[in-house]
Amino acid sequence: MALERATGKIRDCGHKVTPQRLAVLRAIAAEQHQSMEEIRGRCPGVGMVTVYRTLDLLAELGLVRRLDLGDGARYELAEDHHHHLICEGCGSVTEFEQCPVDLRSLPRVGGGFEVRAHSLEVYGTCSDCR
Amino acid sequence: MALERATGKIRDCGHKVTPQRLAVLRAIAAEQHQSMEEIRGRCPGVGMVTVYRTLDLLAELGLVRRLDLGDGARYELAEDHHHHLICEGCGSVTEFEQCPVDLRSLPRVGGGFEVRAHSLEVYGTCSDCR
DNA sequence: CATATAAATGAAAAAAATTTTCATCTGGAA
DNA sequence: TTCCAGATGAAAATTTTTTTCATTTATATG
Repeated sequence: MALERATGKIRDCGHKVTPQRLAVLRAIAAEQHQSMEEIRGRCPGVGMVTVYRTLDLLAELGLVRRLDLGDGARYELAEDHHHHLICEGCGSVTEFEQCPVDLRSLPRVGGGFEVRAHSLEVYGTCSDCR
Repeated sequence: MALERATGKIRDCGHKVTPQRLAVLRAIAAEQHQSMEEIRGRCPGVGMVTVYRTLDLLAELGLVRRLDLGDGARYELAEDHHHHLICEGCGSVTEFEQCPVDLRSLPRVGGGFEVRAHSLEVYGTCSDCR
């Protein structure tokens, strides 16, 4: 389970595993690219400041990634790869699984850059908006 | 030139081409993924509110894209494709040209989604941070 | 070329988002 | 258990973004 990996990482890096941090982790794991508001809604008992701080910590540990695709800040589990479909008409963001990225074809991209993950955003118009 | 295409689009959509908008467009064109602060620095004569409104307009017209890769909101020309290398150590963002994405391999991604552009973020560790 | 007018601008104020401060509390090592 | 560095929460401060409204201006039209 991803939760155990996360709590292990937190402890390994000298931080405490608190109920608040667990609550935020569970909230994040519940759904990808949630807004601050959605995450907060999933941990009613946790103060706003703590949510901010926890997300900062998780991002620093490489467990969570913060990104804004035009509709405000959103957070997602920092999985190896991640693919979004973004409609420029209605702003909806959906995910897809099949990976159309082949980084092997990049000969020494960036001169010694060590790749760990990637995120692809495909922009266009969804079927509803056409 | 991209400026002419942009001003044409602005006029075509019933908006006015003002000196302020031209200044913001030139600022944006000067460099990719700039922060609000940097853009404002490049158009000293333009009020902050106008910069915000202009960026909103340009985003709405599909000329500019707003995105946040973890270090605050940034803006970039909405080119067809765009590839970033993001170091999780120091947060540096650099660009690369060669496109490792092949969307043809996605059979009808998202059921009728019409693709217009894409943006790829590759996360990892830069040579300096290793 | 003049002018009418809808749209655009800027300054100030308001609202929203995020961070800091500081007193209190607690996970987990010893 | 006890201890204490690290974590939390409430309030305040700061930063970022949006709204309001009086004034100005690009541009379509006569």
